[in-house]
Amino acid sequence: MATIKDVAKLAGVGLGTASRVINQSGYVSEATKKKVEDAIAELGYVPNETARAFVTQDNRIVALFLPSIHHAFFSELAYFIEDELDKNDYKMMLCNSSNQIEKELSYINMLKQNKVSGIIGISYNQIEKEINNSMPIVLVDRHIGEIPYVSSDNYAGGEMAFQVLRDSGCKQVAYIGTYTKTILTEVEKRKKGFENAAKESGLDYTLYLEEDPIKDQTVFLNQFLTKHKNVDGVFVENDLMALELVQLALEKNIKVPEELSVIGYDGIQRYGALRPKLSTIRQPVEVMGRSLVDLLIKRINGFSVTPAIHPVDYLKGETTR
Amino acid sequence: MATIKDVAKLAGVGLGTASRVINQSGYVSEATKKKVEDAIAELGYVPNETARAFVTQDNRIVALFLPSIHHAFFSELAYFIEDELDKNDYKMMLCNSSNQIEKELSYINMLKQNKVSGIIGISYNQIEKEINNSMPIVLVDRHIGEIPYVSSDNYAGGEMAFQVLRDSGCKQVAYIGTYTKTILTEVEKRKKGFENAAKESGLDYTLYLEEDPIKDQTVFLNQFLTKHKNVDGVFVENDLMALELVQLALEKNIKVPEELSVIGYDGIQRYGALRPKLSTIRQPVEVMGRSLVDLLIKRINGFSVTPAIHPVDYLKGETTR
DNA sequence: ATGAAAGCGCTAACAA
DNA sequence: TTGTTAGCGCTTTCAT
Repeated sequence: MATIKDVAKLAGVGLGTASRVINQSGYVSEATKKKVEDAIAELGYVPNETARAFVTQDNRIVALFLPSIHHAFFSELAYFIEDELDKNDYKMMLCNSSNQIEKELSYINMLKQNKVSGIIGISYNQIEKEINNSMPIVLVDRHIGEIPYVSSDNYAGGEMAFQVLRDSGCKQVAYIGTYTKTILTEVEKRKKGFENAAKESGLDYTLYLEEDPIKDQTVFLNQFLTKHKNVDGVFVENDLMALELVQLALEKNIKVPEELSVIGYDGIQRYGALRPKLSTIRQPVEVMGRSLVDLLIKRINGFSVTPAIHPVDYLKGETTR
Repeated sequence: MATIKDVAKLAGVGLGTASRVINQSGYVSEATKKKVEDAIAELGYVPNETARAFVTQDNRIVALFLPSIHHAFFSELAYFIEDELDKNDYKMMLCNSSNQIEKELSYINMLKQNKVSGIIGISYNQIEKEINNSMPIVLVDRHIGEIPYVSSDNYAGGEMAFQVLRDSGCKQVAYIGTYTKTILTEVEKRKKGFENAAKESGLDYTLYLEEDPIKDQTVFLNQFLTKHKNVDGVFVENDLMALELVQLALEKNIKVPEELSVIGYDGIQRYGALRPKLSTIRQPVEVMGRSLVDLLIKRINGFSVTPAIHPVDYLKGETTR
């Protein structure tokens, strides 16, 4: 493997000069530039990125940790994050934390080890003590200290879901979702927005919750259908759960949306081809992904940033009237 | 940030000694070991991984490039690859190539730049000229020169799909899929297996193909349903397409599986909750993911390896009789 | 068993 | 505009 030294020697110039033309920094005359470029071509020289990262203390790698890439919303988000990082000449390292705090911490540790320049994290663990405001970290749906975060407007989404159900004539609505005892995420606001809107309107509502992670989602949802036969409109925490609820309802010969309206949250594109098409509150995944990268890069470069909360919209499918 | 130099100084030992206890290499007396460990604890020393990677010429990062993580089968595969890499103390860099050859080549280039130790690639481009047998690369479903690859037993899968359709009484079967003019992938063997089995049995069969990438899958599938009303059993190249075919058939009031049996390929777990449940030829995704990592690590360490072809099985759902 | 020193390939500060 | 040089933090000989 040819090194920059070989290039300099062959071109008959100094090390620094060779470095300058390679990095297009500083002044170099056209003549010497040509000489160096020829030498590079002749040797097939490729800069050693590891050496470069070592000396500049910046490797242009960003870590993304999330519960599991094996989940439609996350993989969609990861797609856009990678795309935006690539545009900014960063590489993306991916870690399925499986919600294990050790794995998340090991990535946070990589920041100290200089192995990554920054982190985008989706975490439902108590990582408060391990991170601080000076680290280049951006979180999704999670508000910890001054760490910047990105989320969709969960509260407005909850309100919106309620409005849709009420406007379509539902008399008895419910929210189905999860909660955690240990941490507080922005996701809870979906429930709050829904609940407050319901209270305000005076309509009867039910909260059907189970602690995350749910052991058996099918059992959980079937139980809901059995216990709450009077409910005619449901807002479900996420699309995947909503989709299963719809299927289970249909199996029980409950007509959707005639007898039961269902709204999900996320707006996962991939499910668009499925029938019945789910009505949902759509998060602007692409915007969120790019926004995360934007904020993170600013943090890496030492700028301070503020959280970004992105508006959601209602995507009507076939599961609401 | 404390360096190994600080550690050595505080512990009152030489640089090399400090390095030895950190890496648990060479001989160190218990006494000095303790001194160094104390110093590390006191300083909160963390090794700079970039420096380490630089000097050892090995950064323990593996790149995975695939068309898009935003695709169920790939994200499932990526999940297991990451998991297995993590067990072997490697990190995974992820790249959505979007089938752009430039992006794939830029990753291959990272091998030369020392930015990654190896590559796992899913590529449908002509990258033959850019890679060679000495590079630590493993491919999925693609046989190029002596580059090792991993795939499911596509040929057997095709045969299996045919047998299922025939055994359930189908009289007129078809294969629906894509083809490429420029390259040859193992995926084509799904069609070959199916076709040969059909020929052998003497049953009438149709091949319904379009060049990849398909512009509008819905149009493509609807056209099939319109043109081939006599077909009563279909093997579709992948689950996603099969799933859409089922939905489109149902919309046209074609009864599945009574009037039309459908079998997909992949066996994506996440779709298991959807109804009707798709019958499919399942690839052992987890085994394949771990196998990819296993082969790659052997390559990185200079061992030669042979391709791994993994058996598939038939997963009966509700779309076949 | 341990310390000193060389060197990995590169960038950047400095001098010329 | 260019060449020289000093590190970056670490591992690894090589003496001792």
